[in-house]
Amino acid sequence: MDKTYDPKNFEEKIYANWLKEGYFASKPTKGKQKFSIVMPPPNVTGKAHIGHALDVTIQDVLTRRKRMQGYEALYLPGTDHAALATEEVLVRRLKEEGLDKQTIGRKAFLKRGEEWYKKYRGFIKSQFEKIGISPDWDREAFTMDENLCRAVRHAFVEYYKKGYIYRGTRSVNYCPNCRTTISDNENVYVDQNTYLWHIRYPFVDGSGEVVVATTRPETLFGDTAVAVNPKDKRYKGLIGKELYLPLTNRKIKLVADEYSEIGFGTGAVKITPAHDPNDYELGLRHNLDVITCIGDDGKLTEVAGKFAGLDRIEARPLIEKALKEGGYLVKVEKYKNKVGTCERCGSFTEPKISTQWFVKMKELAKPAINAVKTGKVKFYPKRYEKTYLNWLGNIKDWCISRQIWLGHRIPVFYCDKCGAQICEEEDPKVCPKCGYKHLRQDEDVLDTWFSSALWPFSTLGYPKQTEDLKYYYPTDVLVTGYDIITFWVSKMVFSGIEFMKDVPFKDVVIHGIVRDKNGVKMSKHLGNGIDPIEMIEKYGADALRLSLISGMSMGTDIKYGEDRLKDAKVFINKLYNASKFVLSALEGYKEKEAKLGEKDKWILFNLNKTVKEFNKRMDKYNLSGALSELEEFFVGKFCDWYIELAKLDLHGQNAEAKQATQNVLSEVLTQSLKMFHIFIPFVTEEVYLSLPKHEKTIMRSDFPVAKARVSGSKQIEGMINLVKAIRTARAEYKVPDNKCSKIYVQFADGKSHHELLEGINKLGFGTQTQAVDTQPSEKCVKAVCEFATAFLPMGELVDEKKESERHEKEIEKLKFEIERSSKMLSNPSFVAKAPAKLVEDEKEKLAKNKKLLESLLGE
RNA sequence: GGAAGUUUAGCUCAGCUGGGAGAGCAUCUGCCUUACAAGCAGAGGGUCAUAGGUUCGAGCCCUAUAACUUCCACCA
Repeated sequence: MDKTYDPKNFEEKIYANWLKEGYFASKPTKGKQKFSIVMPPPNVTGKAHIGHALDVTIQDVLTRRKRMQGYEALYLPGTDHAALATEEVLVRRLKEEGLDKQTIGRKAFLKRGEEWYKKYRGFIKSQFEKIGISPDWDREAFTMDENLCRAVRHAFVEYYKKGYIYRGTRSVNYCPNCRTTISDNENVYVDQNTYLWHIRYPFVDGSGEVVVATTRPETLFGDTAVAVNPKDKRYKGLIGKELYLPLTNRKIKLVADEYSEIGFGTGAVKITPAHDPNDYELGLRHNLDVITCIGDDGKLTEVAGKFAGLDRIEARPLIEKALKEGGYLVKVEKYKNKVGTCERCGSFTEPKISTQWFVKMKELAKPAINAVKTGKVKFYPKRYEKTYLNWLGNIKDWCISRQIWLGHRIPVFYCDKCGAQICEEEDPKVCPKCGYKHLRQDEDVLDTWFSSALWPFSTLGYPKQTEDLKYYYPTDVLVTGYDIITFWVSKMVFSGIEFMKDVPFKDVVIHGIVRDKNGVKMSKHLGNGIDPIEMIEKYGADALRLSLISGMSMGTDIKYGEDRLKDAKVFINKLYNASKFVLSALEGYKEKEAKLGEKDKWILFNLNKTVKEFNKRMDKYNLSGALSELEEFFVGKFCDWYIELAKLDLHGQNAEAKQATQNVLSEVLTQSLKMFHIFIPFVTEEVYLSLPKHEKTIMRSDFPVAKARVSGSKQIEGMINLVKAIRTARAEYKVPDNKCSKIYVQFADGKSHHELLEGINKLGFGTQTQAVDTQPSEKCVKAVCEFATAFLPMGELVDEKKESERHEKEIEKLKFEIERSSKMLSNPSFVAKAPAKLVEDEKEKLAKNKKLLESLLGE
């Protein structure tokens, strides 16, 4: 091992070795219990961000532990084709070349897609490798791989044949700038200060008018009705009458529908089915025409008359002017609302009615809801079950078609001769009905989530019933962020149940989002992101992983800054140095049984307690809790006390004590390293392989298991308390640590505890420590604890006034404690209702304190 | 509009089934003690958001309020 901790010296080397030795590989093994976990596939051409780092680190931590616990552990990696994002990049590049999709055609475009994927595939993998995760890379899957395409096709056809898939119309969000439909969650609503235009629609028979309020006067040309609430008295008897549409001579009807709110504006709303989802629905109810007045290019269509060809946004003021001149504009008032914008380009999106493919959800959702309600699938933390259940409970049909080229093309073929629709596992060559040879495939591709939904089984060979599928499915745990519970988790559950007849995973572990240190979401736009790869360069992969896990609370967002990495590295440095000490202590070490001393029993007891608590917390997916428990043990017990005490025996004359100490140092470090390994795999392997006694890798060694009974040491506990009291007393007297004194110890049990004196002397800054029966005659500073009293003869330094003050303070404190206990115990309700153990403890405490007080008062 | 979460030390957060308020960082003091100055030893620092309630006992349970955050839906 090197003198100082520098992750650059070994992280890469160790990872390469793990790969070479095939330690990450997993295959179905008879008689061995399996553990399987799939990696949520990141975008194949993407760059790993800190959120990925958190996600895969958690997965890796869980996998490494299970693997060491003897499970046949599979961590299955893979990537997603992220059609929308990739297509966007490709289109942009085409544009740079002065080309566009249409010109080069679908085939050529897809070829470019393939090349793109090929070129960048492996990019994200290399970044994940730096993080040190241990997936079986040989199984790396990609949603566009042949076998996964097969799975998608199979699933689609099955849905189709069972009647789950249908075509229907729906209002989708369309970005006129990107020229594509975008999904609901890419449509971000932003607040906007705008106006509410009140426009007069005159009755055809000249009997008056209806005033409507709108935020979008430019959609007027698409109006096919005006709606009022049937209960609205103002419009009683007017329903069904015809109105002139301003600026045109088109006639539209006044209809009654619950949709219009009596209280809003004038209570009358113009209905534009082609450009508003609610209006569209209303239009269906009232059988209204759909007139498109804004084209895909965002420009007004010919129905807008002289405004045709103008961009919808530019047209607005001109239309306002025309309305005003025509006497149609009643008033304009300020108004705040939200408008949809395109997440990518920021331009205003337009609702667009179009034909899409859907999956019927009602029936599929039912078993998925049940799976969670009955506990077949459990969420950690549990509250996220609500997100899941609420969403599935109010589910709408799933729109699975996307109007782009990249991705899984919808496997439906049309016969233009006889109108047949064909959907089979293999592409049809001729129409099965009429034999027509020129079949036309649907232009759309599937929503990326359609293939992701199959991920836990498509990656294992589905639709073939492979050995892998039988062995590893269902997977054990899914780790992902709360932001995709509805998009992804729920879809995997109903897909798994539908196609595999079983849930895809048993536990769902939800983590939060990594934000910057001010709690702001990291984004390219703000430039507040932290690049995990850069951080690895700077602090090492172990520090990155540790910084993400420590202080993380499952399901809650993490505020993350570089400070965390510094802290993490400092801790690892401590671990490294302690290890270095142990290694030096083990030079020439031969394993041999030896009788344990008090300190040895004490640390082994605490180690065992830690193992127990660690595993308990890990089983509940409380990773940071397990980690902090371990850190506290390692630093607070092992480094601060055991190692310091060990030095005495290592340099002492007692060969047996030395042997025992070496045994214990080796044991405690090894067990600690194994627990730390799952979080910080590199440094632990580096140290582990340097130990005198080790296997060929820590990652395939046995994970610590808590023993049922290990005896502790009351003496060491007492000694620690005494040493702390001595140190505090010295500090109160402002004695610098380099000034030592004699120490006299009077033990409360009257014994002399020879074996503890050396330790007290070393840790209590003593020159010489001896046990006494009575208080020495010299002037002394006193350090008191339950276990013993220490007298520090510090001559001139001893201030009698101060001593008596300290004495008083001590007495006061005890009196207070005694009073508190007595009060509690004299309360009959407490004694009657509190648990017996608690009452007993309180009695014991009272007795102890009384005794201590007596001895103090006696002086 | 519906739902969820958060509120504990200067900062970041733990706090189990209700039973004496904790850690790390930061601050202050002392110490280069042979694993570690990226360290060691010690100290200061809290009306557990507010107001009620339940209980022998509340940071934890109940009710209301406030502030912040997020998700879902979305009003012309």
